[in-house]
Amino acid sequence: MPRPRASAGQPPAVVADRLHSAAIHLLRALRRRDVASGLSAPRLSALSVVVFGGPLTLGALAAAEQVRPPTMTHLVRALEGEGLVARAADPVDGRVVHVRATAKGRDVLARGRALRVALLARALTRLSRADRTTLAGAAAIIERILPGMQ
Amino acid sequence: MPRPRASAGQPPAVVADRLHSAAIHLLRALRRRDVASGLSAPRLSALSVVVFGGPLTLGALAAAEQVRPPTMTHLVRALEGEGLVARAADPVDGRVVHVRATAKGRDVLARGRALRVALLARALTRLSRADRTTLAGAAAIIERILPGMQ
DNA sequence: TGGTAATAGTTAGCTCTGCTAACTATTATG
DNA sequence: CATAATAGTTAGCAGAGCTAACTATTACCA
Repeated sequence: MPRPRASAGQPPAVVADRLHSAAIHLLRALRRRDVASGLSAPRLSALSVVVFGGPLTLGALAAAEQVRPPTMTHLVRALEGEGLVARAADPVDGRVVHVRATAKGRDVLARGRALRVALLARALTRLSRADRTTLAGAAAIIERILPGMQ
Repeated sequence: MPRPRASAGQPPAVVADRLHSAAIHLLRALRRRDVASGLSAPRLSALSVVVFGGPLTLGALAAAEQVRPPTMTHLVRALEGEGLVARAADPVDGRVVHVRATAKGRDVLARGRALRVALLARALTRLSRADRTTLAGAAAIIERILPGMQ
């Protein structure tokens, strides 16, 4: 990728390219900590949604995590197998499955997520407050524009 | 995750957590475009390093991409199979394998990468220049701190 | 009311990515 | 020259994600 002049406005394509690379590399670096927390990135992410998003259907969870239902079935089964979430049948609609977090799930999320981001958090500690603000702002912008990207 | 007051300095753990989520969701959103470009994220990323980082050994490529040698062997084989990179034996050291991009590789990178980030780039187009600057800055910060994170 | 259509999940089967362990081949070293 | 170190590869595994096809349930409507 050609480097634009620092003073120039960043062309969207260049910014997109760099964000993309940064996201790939960031996740690869963090993935190593999965072993420590015992949860992979997708599982941790799904568990997080369940814990903070309250009980929700499998389909809603799949939509929130932007994966297909079969993928979420698989993830939920794994989480259920570890006792981190529980299924519950809908009292009215027999097709629907509700997923809720268990106490253990909330516990593991807190620990695992902390472990997982600890490495990154430690690195961030060494940054200036301005840099941290930039990163936080970027994360917010990304989450804001993602829904409209489909 | 608790939301800190907007005016407060962002605690590293919170920023780390948000960055993590944003990276996961961003990549999931972009992955859909892989089909369009014909290259997956890891292949595109590796090809990018080869194209812009000149010929380099398989080991160096693995290190640059932060994966283990067997993983890179596999990626290179796939890229080689599509005629995007080529292997070359080292004239002096018989153990070493040099990987270089082919003309087709450079071509496909330009097109594929463009396609892949086009969706994101289009979304970025709708942002303010300030937001784009924030994102570009964040990407730079991330790439800067990653090597020290091991 | 009863048959068809739509919806929610699951199962089956595939690809890709990534790992570790174990191996080969080559080079360096004591 | 024998041994150790290095560079890659092979083998075999698990996880994540997909599509297609299936089951079970609910909704609709003629």
